[in-house]
Amino acid sequence: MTKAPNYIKCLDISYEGRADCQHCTIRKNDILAKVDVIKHERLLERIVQFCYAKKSIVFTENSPAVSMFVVRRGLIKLEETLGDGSTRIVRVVSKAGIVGLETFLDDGQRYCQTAIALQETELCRIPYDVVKSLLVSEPNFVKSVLREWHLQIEASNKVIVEFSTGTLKQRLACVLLMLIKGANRDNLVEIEMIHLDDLASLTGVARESVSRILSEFKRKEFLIKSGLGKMRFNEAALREIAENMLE
Amino acid sequence: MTKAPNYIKCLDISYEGRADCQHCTIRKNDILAKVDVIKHERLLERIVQFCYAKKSIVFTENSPAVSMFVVRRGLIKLEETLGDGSTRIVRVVSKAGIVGLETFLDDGQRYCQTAIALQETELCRIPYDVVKSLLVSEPNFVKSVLREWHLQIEASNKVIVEFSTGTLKQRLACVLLMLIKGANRDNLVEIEMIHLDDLASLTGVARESVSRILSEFKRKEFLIKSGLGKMRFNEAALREIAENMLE
DNA sequence: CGAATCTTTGAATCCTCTCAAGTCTTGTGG
DNA sequence: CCACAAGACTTGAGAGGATTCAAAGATTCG
Repeated sequence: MTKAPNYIKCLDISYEGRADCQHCTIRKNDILAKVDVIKHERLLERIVQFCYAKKSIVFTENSPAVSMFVVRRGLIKLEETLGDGSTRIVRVVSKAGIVGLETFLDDGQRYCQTAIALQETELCRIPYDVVKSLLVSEPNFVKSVLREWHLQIEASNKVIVEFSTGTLKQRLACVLLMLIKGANRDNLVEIEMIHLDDLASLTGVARESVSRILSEFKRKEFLIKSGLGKMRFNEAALREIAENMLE
Repeated sequence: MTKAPNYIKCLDISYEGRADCQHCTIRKNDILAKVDVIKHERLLERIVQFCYAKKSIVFTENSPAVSMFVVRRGLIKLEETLGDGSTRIVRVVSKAGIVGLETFLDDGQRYCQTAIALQETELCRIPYDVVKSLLVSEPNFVKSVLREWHLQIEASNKVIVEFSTGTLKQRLACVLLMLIKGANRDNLVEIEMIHLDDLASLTGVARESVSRILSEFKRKEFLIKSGLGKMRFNEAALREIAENMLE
């Protein structure tokens, strides 16, 4: 397998202050959608917003699950460490999704994966006891929570069905399409690219193999570099590769 | 990909009568563990037990999620249909686990995968409205439900990390070890083997490739046939292959 | 027993891996 | 602002693994 990455200096997180749930633009789609934010204002004051630089660690496998995080912007990978020290991404969480759902389980629960930002990512941190309070006081919250668990399973299934099945070319096309979906629709074409090693860990192959396919995509102008780690995508072409296995 | 299987004549299910939750041997480990079965006797009367023959369909992708099922014995695969008509197993549920968790979501929810018995399997069917009643009347039940969702995610992660990463030899060793864990401990050595195509769909490779590796395992006596679709396993040898990648 | 299904095996091909070297980028300190 | 170092990406060549197609052997079930 590939060499294990070092988790040392990537803690470049900027504090962005208290979350403003009342005016939150994504709240209608997230786990707090059915919570009356005015009624619980005091409780929700404890939710804090952060901006994580690409590659920052949100939490580490086996550390105590003290908070869950709502993704406001960007992309978080959840990865597990394998016996040989390499890692495998088990799912990716995008806008309005949650990382750290283990927080809902018993006291003393630990995170089962390491969560790391794939792109620059904004998160709202919700502490354990806020989650617990809402769970007992808001019956509708339970429904949202169950739905969120369901979405997480779907995200894992996506890794199995789309990113781990078929030829590498197809799988990479699927991953790139996911990046498009996760991006802001207003500048659809320009997408913040993720690292080669992440593409490799997501599809379960060697980084060199990813590089080769990506080079081919660039040569065919399915991907066009547009400066500073960003790229323009030919969505139609990628979709064709993903689905048909043509070419 | 491989040819799509036909789902036609495999509905060999035998009715086994009302479930006896009060004397259930696995209940302490399942989702009903914290439910007072005497208090809810009338409600639980509606739980019925079935025995599904190998390859029987429990439910089909996209059909309405009207019941969930507790696995009492055996193994159930949950698979999704791909664009080309082939299927990919996204997780396997064993004793005390649940299939059909979608039943906990909104009314009108549909199953997201097709559930099929990998071995002869005993299930208890719990109808939608029993689940709903328990969810509101038993606060502890919510905890069990959340824990069950978590177990399902872990099962999906297992497919990614163990069955879709590394060489095929390693991956198959992991699958076989899972079969050992799922079996009754009292006759540890004799295990009901699952179909070649299921091994292929679980590891995401061609059936012929599975056959070749399995032949090698047999030649080396890691697997020894013991009649009627059953086999003896050399657990230590398989564990070594799974972990070290030696040999 | 015979038909259908499931499994095995061979041979050629294609894909992916590994090792290794080289190039390009990025960030840091002088 | 440049130079250098570290990190990230690319590319080649050979080896090894997995796929495909095809045919034959085994099993299972009626």
